[in-house]
Amino acid sequence: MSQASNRLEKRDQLISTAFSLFYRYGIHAVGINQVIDVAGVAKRTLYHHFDSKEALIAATLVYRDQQFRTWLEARIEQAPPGEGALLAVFDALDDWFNERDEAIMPFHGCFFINTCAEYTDPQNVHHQQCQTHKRLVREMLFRHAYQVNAERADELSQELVFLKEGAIVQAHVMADPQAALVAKGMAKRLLQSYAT
Amino acid sequence: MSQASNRLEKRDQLISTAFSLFYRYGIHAVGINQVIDVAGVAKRTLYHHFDSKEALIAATLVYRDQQFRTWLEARIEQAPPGEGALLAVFDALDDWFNERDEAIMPFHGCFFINTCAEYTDPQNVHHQQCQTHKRLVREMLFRHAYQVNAERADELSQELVFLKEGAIVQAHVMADPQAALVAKGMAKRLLQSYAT
DNA sequence: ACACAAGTAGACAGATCGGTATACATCCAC
DNA sequence: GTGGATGTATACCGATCTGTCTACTTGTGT
Repeated sequence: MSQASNRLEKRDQLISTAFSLFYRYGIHAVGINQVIDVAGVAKRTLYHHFDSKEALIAATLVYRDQQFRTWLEARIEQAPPGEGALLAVFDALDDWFNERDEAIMPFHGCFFINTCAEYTDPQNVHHQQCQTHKRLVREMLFRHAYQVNAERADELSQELVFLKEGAIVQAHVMADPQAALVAKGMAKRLLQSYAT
Repeated sequence: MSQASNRLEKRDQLISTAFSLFYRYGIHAVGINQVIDVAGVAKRTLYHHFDSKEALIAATLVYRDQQFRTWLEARIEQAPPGEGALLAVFDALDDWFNERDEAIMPFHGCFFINTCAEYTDPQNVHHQQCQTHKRLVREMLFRHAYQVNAERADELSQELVFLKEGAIVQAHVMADPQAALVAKGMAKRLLQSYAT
């Protein structure tokens, strides 16, 4: 094992461990000692890679943003372009909620919604990272909405975002395994009304 | 000041103070000492009324559930029955998000969604209190949806819940003041498709 | 060969956590 | 008028928090 790969490994171990714990138990509920114990890494090593817990939090948000969008993008591109792609979003959500896709397991709600719940002030640096993530996902939907209805792609992607967020909350809070399918039904009718 | 009224006052002061702090900063981020300092009450008094922080959390959830549903019910009943009542929900949300209604100010997202973000396990006792709240709100919508389309009131109220949750998340995470109006537009089209 | 970057274990600091204990004041009901 | 419920203030408990520190090991590049 080379030094360089070890360096990256430890850093990534810390981020992925921190993410898993933060995601499951919430950020404030998880201490630095718990992170290093689970990651199997010395405290000194954590503070070598990150200035503070805040920096580690920021890194987990970047990590999850990348992971989530990569996953969703891949799921969407397996579907036919346009309407098919947009409906594929809800099939992807369905697999996420019901933990049928290893790439995105487990499901404990949206990490970014959850983080905003702990940092409610929109000026907070972590809250703003969450806004950035949501903006990037919206842009992804926009690109596909543009194929369906170029003129009204902004509206359409916005409304699909509402259905997506509603589904995530319903799936998590109510532990409703059907949430994505209900949202998909709504999306189908929405897409009909946008069909050119 | 009588003993009885004092008794209730202190207990209620603690609950309403705890709610405000939990709502703004998150539950895990707020300590018992902060609650008693802001409430202006001795620690002994808190532990006289509540066995533990957990018990105080449970009480704030009951308090907010009551407050929120009373508020929403009142807002809905000012509108004409049926479709008007259901659309009034989104006008109410609009006032909530933009802090135009003193009875429900301030806005930091949905306390119950936020609480589920800190207690992600659906088996957790606080998470289940949140489910109960959401179920009761859904029942409120169901009663009015029943006036619009008795046969499909279940579906309709379910879909309106999705729009409501989507709007709350969008308003909070993205600090989007328009969220309720977007959802209202979607609800209007939804109601058209359910019109008998 | 040696300097340096990255790692280890673990003690420690100072603050804060939830919760308990002590000692005393107030007020109402019986 | 006394007992019990409710309140005050404050000290204290053991645990845990984030973050620092010492002392040592390991592997790489020059």
